Amino acid sequence: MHKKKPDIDLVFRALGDPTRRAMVEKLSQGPMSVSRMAEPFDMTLAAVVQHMQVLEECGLVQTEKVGRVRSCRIEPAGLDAMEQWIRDRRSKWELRLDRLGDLLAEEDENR
Amino acid sequence: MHKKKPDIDLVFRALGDPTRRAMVEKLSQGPMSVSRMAEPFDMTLAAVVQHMQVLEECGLVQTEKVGRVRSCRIEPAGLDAMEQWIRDRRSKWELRLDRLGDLLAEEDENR
DNA sequence: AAAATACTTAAGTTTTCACTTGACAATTAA
DNA sequence: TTAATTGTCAAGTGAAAACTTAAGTATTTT
Repeated sequence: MHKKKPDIDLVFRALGDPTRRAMVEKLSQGPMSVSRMAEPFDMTLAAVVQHMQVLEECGLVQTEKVGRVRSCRIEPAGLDAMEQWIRDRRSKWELRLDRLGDLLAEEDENR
Repeated sequence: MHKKKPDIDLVFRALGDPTRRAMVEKLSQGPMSVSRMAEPFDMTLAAVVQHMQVLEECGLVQTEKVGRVRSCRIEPAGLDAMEQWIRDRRSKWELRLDRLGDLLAEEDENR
């Protein structure tokens, strides 16, 4: 049960798929088994398992098998990394606007 | 020049591709032309244009053609929607942990 | 006017991805 | 012990996505 360090590239790719996003939504209700996860989806269990593997490999989900049932739960660190990426972009962008604002202000003074 | 309301589904899908994510990173430095955008990438201009179209259709980027050059700039509203999604998941997840904490605390009292 | 620039468009190719099928293994229930 | 449940694995299918090629348009430069 080694926690995977979330890989931002894989996280973005994983959440690019609407089914996997829905799975994360479902899992944020609480941990559940693979077959319970599969219930609302119109696809085979095998397909759901494959999606779960993608989610696990990118570090968004952790699973543990007890007896014949595999329990899945959300691992929030992955989402953290993603949010951080967004914030970084935004702050860079805002910083640039600030500098632009300063320039305009200077121009204003020089009128 | 109608602003596209960012579609969360399209935004996630668009940023699932590492090239497009790199493009958004580049654009957060400031607006630039299509061919300038293309510089760091090892692909044809046509491919870059196609990526830009995806970014524009999902509302992450806006473009405007002046003369023969098309200028691209980031549209932060798209990222906002994405960040909101993440926050919603997380708050749901945290709320559940809180309730779980309460339950454990109650059990503690009853010992 | 001619050449270079900065795209644009359409069509084709290649690769990736989601999903299924079917056979199998392990665990639990009857 | 037999049957049902819960998942696992490997291989294959089909469609979407990324990317290229090639020819064309509009604009700017020389």
